[in-house]
Amino acid sequence: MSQKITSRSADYSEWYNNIVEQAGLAEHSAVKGCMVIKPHGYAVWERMQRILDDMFKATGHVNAYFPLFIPKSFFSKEASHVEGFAKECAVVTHYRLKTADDGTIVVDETAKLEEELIVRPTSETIIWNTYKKWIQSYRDLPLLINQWANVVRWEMRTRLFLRTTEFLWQEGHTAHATREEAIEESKKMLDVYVDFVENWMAVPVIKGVKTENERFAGAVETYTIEAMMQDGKALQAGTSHFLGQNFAKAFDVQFTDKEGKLDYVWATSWGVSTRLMGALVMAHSDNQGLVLPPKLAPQQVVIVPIYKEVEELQDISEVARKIKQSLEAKDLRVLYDDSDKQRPGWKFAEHELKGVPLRIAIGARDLANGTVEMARRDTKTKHVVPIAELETTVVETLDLIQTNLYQTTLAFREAHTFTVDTWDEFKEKIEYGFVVAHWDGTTETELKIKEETKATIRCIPLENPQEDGKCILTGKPSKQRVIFAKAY
RNA sequence: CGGGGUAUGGCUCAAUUGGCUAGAGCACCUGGUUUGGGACCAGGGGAUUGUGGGUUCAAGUCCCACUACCCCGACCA
Repeated sequence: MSQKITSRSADYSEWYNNIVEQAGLAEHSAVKGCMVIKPHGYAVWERMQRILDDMFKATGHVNAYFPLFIPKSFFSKEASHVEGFAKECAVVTHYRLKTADDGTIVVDETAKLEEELIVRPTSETIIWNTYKKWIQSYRDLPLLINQWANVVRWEMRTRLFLRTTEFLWQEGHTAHATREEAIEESKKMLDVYVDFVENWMAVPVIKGVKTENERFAGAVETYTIEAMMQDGKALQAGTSHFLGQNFAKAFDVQFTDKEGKLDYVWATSWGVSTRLMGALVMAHSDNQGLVLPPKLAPQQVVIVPIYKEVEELQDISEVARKIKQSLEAKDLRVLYDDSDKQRPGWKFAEHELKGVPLRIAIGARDLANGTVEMARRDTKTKHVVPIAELETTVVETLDLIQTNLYQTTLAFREAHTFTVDTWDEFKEKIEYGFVVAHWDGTTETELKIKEETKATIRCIPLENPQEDGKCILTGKPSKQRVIFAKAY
């Protein structure tokens, strides 16, 4: 992994695509830029959804659903918002087809919409248009709502999970009586994302704020979590925005406070998407395929019987089913793969490709000894384990795998993060990972660095140590270091 | 929208200077032997070589146009 990002990026893409495809996560669809999420991929996404949803509920949020279509006039009410998204919007202009004289199906030009509908690239506008009706008084606040939805962004170039024309996500949209409370909310939800990505996905992230240039269109402040992929590139894993009163003003959402004074409400929005699936693949996979963290794996343990004759399978199955039961009693997700359509070696390889954290093989040899063979996906080590100790061993090993994945990913990031003080060193190290350097705080410098190196400021870390220094490019005074990287 | 590449059974690829009936592996079906790392043997089915045109006695192969996909850029909370 010491090769430069630039030289290995094509290979890395190929490697990534292979894993996504061979693990049965997703594939390109007939619709350009869109993907089909296959059953195994969707099973992982469903688990992510469930866990995140529980976290949102635990922090006081409720789910709701808003329309897929947004009238163009709503969309254009917030100036910087429309500017940020205008270039990537799918637009519905007609509502009917007809059969032409030559038998082909064509758009019925007489069925033109009076006002075009935008397929949502994000839902701030339609939601704030609705919130206007819901909020009158401080008693209606805070309003803490999340929606699970699909959105469409017509990007020029797409990659499975990381950037597709249509993608699945959740978007939280909250309204608050005070600025402080809204800022607190956006930081709180960022911490929820940190918790999820680090403790469930086993991917370490850096918390920070975006520079003005990288900020969400319409936000006052964008908080982000940034993760490092195995090619040294950064991936924005989640964002949480403090929207100030921008949308409240654009949609005229005012409330009466305790003193009877009228004021605009304060807003946040936050989201994570199926892009997290891409992060998961790129953070942990190896040349044998996907590696899933035990806490997210739809199947944490797979049991494979090894047998010659049917009678032998019956004996093995009896033991295997008992093991499955006892593990399931510990709330583990276990698959007993007793299909007779494939041989054991084939099953081993298949479950490895799919990322199942633990494999248990049981054959005649084990029946005689009262043991099983347990194989770890992350380290690819095998151990013979007495059945009597299996339950505890499995629980402990799954924990170990979860921790090991996080530690390995963290160690990789640390080994590919460089603190630099000269421009020459910057240009050299940026090809290998994250660079921590001083910056003069101007968008101009940021853009110049991007132009010369393709690297952007991923974030200004929260609780960043303050120190005097000189901007890596201009030499102007700087008070803190920021994180630069090439990004997905 | 630029630069590069690819297009041949379901998948991955082969086919000599243009030459005979377009081959192989994987997958699929049948039978048998197997089963502790993607089994083996025998047999079988499956292709208007991306589309359209041209050159030629003869085109998967050469020429032109078009289309689709992949990679690299441009673009991208």
